[in-house]
Amino acid sequence: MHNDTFTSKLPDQHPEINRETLNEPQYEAVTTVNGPILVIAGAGSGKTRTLTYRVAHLVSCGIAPERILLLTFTRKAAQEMLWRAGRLLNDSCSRVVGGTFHGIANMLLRRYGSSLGFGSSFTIIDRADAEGIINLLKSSLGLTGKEKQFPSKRVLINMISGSVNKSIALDDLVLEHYAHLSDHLDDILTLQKHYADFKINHGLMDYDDLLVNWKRLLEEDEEARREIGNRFSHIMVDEYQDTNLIQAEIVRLLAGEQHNIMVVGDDSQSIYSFRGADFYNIMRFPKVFPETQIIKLEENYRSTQPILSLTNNIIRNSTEKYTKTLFSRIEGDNLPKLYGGLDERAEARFVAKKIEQLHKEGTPLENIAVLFRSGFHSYKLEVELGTIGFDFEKRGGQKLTESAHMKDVLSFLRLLVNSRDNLSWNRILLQLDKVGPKTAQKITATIAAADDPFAALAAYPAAASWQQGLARLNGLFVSLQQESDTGTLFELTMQYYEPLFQQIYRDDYPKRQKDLEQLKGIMASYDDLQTFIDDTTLDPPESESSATPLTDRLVLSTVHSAKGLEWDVVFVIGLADGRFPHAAALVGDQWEEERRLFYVAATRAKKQLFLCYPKEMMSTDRRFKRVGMSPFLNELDRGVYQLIDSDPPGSSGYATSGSLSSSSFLSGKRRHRPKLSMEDLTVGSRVKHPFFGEGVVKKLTKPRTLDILFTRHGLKSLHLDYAKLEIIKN
DNA sequence: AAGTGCCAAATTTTT
DNA sequence: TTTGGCACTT
Repeated sequence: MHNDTFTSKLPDQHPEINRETLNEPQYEAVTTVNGPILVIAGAGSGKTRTLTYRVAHLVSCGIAPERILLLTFTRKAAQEMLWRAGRLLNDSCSRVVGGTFHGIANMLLRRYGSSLGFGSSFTIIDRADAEGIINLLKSSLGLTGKEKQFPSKRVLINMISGSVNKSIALDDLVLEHYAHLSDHLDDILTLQKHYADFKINHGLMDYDDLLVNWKRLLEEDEEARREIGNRFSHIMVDEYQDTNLIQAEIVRLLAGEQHNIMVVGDDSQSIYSFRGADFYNIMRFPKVFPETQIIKLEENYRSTQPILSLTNNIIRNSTEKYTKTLFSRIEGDNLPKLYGGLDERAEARFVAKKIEQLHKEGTPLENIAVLFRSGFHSYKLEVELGTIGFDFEKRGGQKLTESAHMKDVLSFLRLLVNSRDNLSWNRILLQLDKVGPKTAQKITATIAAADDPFAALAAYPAAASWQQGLARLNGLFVSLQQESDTGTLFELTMQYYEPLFQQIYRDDYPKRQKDLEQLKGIMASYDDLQTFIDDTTLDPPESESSATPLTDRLVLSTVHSAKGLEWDVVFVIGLADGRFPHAAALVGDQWEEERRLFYVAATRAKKQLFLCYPKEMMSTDRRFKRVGMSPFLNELDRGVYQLIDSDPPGSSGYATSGSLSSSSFLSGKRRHRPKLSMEDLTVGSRVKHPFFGEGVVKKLTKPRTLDILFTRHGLKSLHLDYAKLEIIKN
């Protein structure tokens, strides 16, 4: 290749970037400047660091930093990477362009988008907005009703965005993946059509539109493509396994003819297929760019060998064949621990106590994380932590800007940058007393047809009962339109909104008020309203608790939100059947994705890993239900983890060894298992153990202790008080 | 047409 | 625990 111009050695003065700290393949990646590079690497192998090195190297070779485009999964990841690269090269990397696909799409569309027929005044809507529109359309099209089990708005928006991301027609998608809804196919298609029209008519763009239009821009606008191509000569993509088909196309188009492109990813960490991510993008990459150099990294720099043995064990059972066996040179004799609590509360208490203990022994709280499948799985733990008095930061779940009061305030501001945004109009009008859905819709329709929506609102013939409210609203807009300072805009809005706010949320407005205070702070740091609005949608600020300084705080997070991060000690909770894997995940692709999700969770741990599950859970109707442990735990080899029995012996009902298999307690009949005595058993009795399976009693050793030979697990010495034995035959 | 109160049902993950 | 639908009242 044309390497000659760029053979300069890496700068010696930078401690992080000499040959010793890089392993061989990474170094190769850094010094190969031309042509496509694909890095396939396992968890903890330093993929992201490799990208950083290359950025630093390119800059040191004289590539203008602003011509490097870095596409990462979260905006934070981009910031961090640029910061590190900048440190390597005395800050000359700060001009590198980095961000999420959606963020970059937004930037480019605002710059070049007019050629596609939409002006720069579009508003980005999030998932909740999309669901709101769907709901609105559902009722206006008369698609509700009991006799028709029409899919929920959440399922609908999943289907619509799924078909976009996978680039297949909606009817094919429904027939393939939502066959049980095929009766509603016509209605669903109608809805999709109306949804698309609604967005166009009201100047709204959802996450999918950003990508679709970016792709269109590159394909259809010759001039824009040339300009963008000139602007970015070197493209890099992190977490490539999480890209969808559209994103892969965008990457291909961006790479232009130079093919100066580098992507890194790990197929066993692909956990976003519900969003259209397709890890075959990685497999296809060498076909799209035939001169690709492939680099595989199998050494893990994060976790100890015992943790790696367990995580290797998890993906061993994966049906995909591209998985790797990672090895680590980091020593450690701490086996991952497995704990089964009686119920969720016991599980939460165990975790809280353990964290307290670790903290006393000197582990800072910020080096500990608790991970779970779904946002609400941590409720019980949050309560327990509260009683101990530990501060924590929760990630995942509902975002700050998704709460109703935040949307209310943002609606006013969104209208200032896009007065056609009828979703916001509707929201604001509904706040007025004596104005309900019907009236709001009428007003919105009138406004939408007018050239100047604000004037139309002022001229609208109001009924006497809400005339005053409307007048007040008009007054607000008159004063808002004369302002441009973001701080003042916020103040004015709050003056109007405050009384309504206290009325609408009279039960809990003090709590919500804190959020608004925080929004005020965030907003004041922006000069430009449009940027502020875009940012709050694309990268919502985290909720109130994370505003406090980041001192010694425990992290509670969904597994998805924990991606790419690491902690010394990691707890994975809620590893119960029906909870993790998620109950709706059927066998097949979805099942495999859940497994990879478990893999991602476990690989976050550097030194110590705890896997926990409740044996009993409350179901929706406040009844307790026995559950088994997650099938993914059942598959693990016995030797890769250690069972913990921290429950005091004698507290009946607490299993202290082994765990329940799903089948043995489903009947519920054995809830009050009579205690076995030695008289019940003799040498030769056949017994069944919930974990070890079937076995034969070989020897009665001490009082209440016996040796049993299990068919699958060999000879075990068990105590009658602890082991949950069932006599099959005496 | 708006507001209120009650009952039933649902409940993933995210840029 | 929260949300949505429905019937009933204002």
